[in-house]
Amino acid sequence: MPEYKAPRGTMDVLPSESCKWQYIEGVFRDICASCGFSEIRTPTFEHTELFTRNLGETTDVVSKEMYTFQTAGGRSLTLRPEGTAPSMRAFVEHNLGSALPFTKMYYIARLFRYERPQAGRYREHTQLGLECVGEEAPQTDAEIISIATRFIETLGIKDYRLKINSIGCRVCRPEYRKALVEYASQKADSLCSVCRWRLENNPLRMLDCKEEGCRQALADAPAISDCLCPECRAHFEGLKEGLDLLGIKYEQDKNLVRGFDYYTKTAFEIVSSGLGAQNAVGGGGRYDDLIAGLGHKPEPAIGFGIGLERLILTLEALGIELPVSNSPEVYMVACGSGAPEASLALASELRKAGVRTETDFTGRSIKAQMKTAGKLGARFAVILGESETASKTASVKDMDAGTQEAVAFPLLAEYIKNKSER
RNA sequence: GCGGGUGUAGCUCAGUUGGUUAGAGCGUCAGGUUGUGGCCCUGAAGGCCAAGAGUUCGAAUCUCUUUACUCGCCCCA
Repeated sequence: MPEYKAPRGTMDVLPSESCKWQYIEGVFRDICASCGFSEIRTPTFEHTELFTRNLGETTDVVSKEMYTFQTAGGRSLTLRPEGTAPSMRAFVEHNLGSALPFTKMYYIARLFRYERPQAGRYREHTQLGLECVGEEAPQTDAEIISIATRFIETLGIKDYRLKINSIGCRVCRPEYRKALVEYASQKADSLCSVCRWRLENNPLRMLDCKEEGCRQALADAPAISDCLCPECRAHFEGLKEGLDLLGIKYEQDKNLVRGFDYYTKTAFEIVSSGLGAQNAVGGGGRYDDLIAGLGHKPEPAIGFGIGLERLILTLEALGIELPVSNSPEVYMVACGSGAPEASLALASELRKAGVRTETDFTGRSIKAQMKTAGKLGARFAVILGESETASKTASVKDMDAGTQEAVAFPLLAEYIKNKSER
């Protein structure tokens, strides 16, 4: 047994796996760029108050899942548990809104939450997210959602569901909240203990309680979508119209509420099979009051986050192969005196010419080296034995065809380039 | 924070009602006559059976504790 293990809830991305991560991140970056989003990179930790004041004191994340620590100077810092508040902190701090009427940014960030690890749930995980500040039109919401769905479809996931809801704004939500509390209070006896606490502190969260008793008790509770103010109602209708226009299928889920208090109006989630209990691969929503809460002039904004680890689990569960490979084009087989030196020099030339080349200085037999070349899926094996080294002519074997040709050292790079382009 | 499951070679797992030198497949390494991968064959290396305590003549196997991992509740990505 290894003496040291990665801490609970963390994972190593091994060399054989990292190409998947890079590919997915690349697809995300390309799509973001095509939509006018630029990357923002914020610190791994922030002042604790950024999260406690803006995510909601009663949320699980703030109340019990944050990695908070004291600096030597006595300040309280917290490893970021989500990406939106830090991005908006940066937006406000650098007054990004002054340059253009809207600000579009994306991030690939590792987030930290002290939770019990489980399938698809880690203490450190990666989110691919983006934020759009400055636009309040429902078309923006539809566009943001379409970026998320286009992204996961590009990866090959067709089997997903998009759930949407509107959770109102500061005008209509208090009224809805009152109506919900009134309704639920009559059924308080059949609610679970957590929901009885929520009834007092965060009633909307009762809606997505999984307890059967609570579900039944609240099955006929007033739905927030029926209690929206005219503005929110129009916005929600505009969103659905926009999604229809884009041909994006969605289902309205009146019980969809999100885990942070800053959300307003649009809330959405993308769920997929193959993830067990953690079936949300991504989610997001509008947060029109967050920026004002950070001391800036009010700005409407919307964003989403997608869990990279969950995405990979989903791809695996669905049997989707990504177009990635670690295979070299050329495997240099070096055997005999003078061969390692020749291999070293030739590989350098090949690499400068843009050929992905692997060297083998193990000194094993040609047979053994060929075996490795085959296993790595090399397109060509360049064999440097005694005679090749002496005559300065490599034997180049096409691994698929099984054919072999003699190529003078100075012509090797060009030969490989010509061959591999076809 | 609360439940359930599982820890045997690098990986996936067998190990019969407790019985002597701990097994397979895959992988690794080396061979199957001159210097050539995939298929096949042979051989080798590699395990304090998670850790500790207990029961027993005897424990990988039974009991307890610890620990790690894992799945679910909760929450979220």
